[in-house]
Amino acid sequence: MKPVRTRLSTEARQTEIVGAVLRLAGVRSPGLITTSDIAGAVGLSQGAVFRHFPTKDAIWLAVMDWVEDQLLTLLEAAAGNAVAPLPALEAVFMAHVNFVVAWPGVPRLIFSELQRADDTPVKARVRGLLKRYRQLLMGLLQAAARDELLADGLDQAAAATLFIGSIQGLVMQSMLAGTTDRMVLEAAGTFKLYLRAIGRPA
Amino acid sequence: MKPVRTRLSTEARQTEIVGAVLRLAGVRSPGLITTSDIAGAVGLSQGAVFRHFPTKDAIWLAVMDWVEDQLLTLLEAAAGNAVAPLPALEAVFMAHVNFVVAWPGVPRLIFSELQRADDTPVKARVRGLLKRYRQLLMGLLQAAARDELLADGLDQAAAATLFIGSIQGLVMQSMLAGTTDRMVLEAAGTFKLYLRAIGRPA
DNA sequence: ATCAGAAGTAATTGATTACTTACTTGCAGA
DNA sequence: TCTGCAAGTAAGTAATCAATTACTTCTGAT
Repeated sequence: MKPVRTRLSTEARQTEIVGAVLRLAGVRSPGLITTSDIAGAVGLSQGAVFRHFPTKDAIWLAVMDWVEDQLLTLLEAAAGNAVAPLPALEAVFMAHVNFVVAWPGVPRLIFSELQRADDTPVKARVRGLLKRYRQLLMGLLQAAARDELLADGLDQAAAATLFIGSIQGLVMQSMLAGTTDRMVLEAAGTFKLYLRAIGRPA
Repeated sequence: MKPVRTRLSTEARQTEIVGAVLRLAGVRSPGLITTSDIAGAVGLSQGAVFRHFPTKDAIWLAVMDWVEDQLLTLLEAAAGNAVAPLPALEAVFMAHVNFVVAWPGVPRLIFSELQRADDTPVKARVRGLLKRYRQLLMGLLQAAARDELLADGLDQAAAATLFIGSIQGLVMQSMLAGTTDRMVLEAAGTFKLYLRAIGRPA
């Protein structure tokens, strides 16, 4: 029998803690997650959490770093692998939805942080993430416009907002249903609608 | 000079308190609003709040009652005054956006409550509100389908989700901008996109 | 004008939370 | 094999919060 390693390096624990927060955020309000919850989820005492992060905020910052890195890498890869702007948008949409299904806590963390009145470093990180996301979308929309794939006079900013809103709507539906089971299925239908909203009429 | 009335009836205070919560939710995370905040906003001591509501949860319940009553009355009126299904959808959309501009705390309260893991009475109230909202939308969509105003084979459930998501997207944008100033303007553009998504191609 | 009851306060309570401290122990490198 | 240090614990601390309590005061109906 392999001996159960009781101690891990700070680096390994940080990764565990970030994962635990993501998992916890999937099933409860991010604002209600305590350091005790986190400690329990990784099998440590509450105080031990602070051996690996100086403050709770630092944990959230690390989580957002992970999200920005993972999500945007994924989305940019999805966009890059596509052969044309509209399939790229679809690939980004589905990649995002799949990411949300895998990590349902992520949109809740983002929304939760955006709601804050004060401008914390964490909130700034979230804003940066959404800015990069929007730029990715705007780039694809402009490419589509160059290829004359979009409706004449399309409001591209509104199109980007609607893109994100579409996913947000699916998130709300999954929160109402209490499960993300139908999300991928519904996402396909939603994206079809989105395409008709922005695409050149046939 | 009119004497400043120092005491008010419980009924009047309840109304004040509900209003204060709505205002506070417009500028900070609903989950972080304390009974002290509320007391300060209406000019009472913290303990006095509990002369008018038995618990904090009872306050949130009263707030959601107000929201359900105001919002749905408004939306149903907007729908009822319209001459046809698609103008009715537009009227509902704009009425909702105007309501959000007037009460930016409302979507945040709703989302905040939906995130809860446990099924509190407050959360149940929110679910009921959204269910009624969805039924209103589905009714209008079905009427539009009867009049052959919608795209063939339109996924009406997805169309309802997209409707709510569109507004949610606008809310996110306003949270990023820190103001609802441009919301009504952007809403018009967003609804144009939505109409193209669901409407019969010309 | 009176006064009972409702509306208010200030102080307190017990629970919870992020974070600290004093101490213990597993383990990698010599 | 030994040992310094990082990783861990358990118990605490100060702050914050919802709710309670003992007491005071305004006010409307008689």
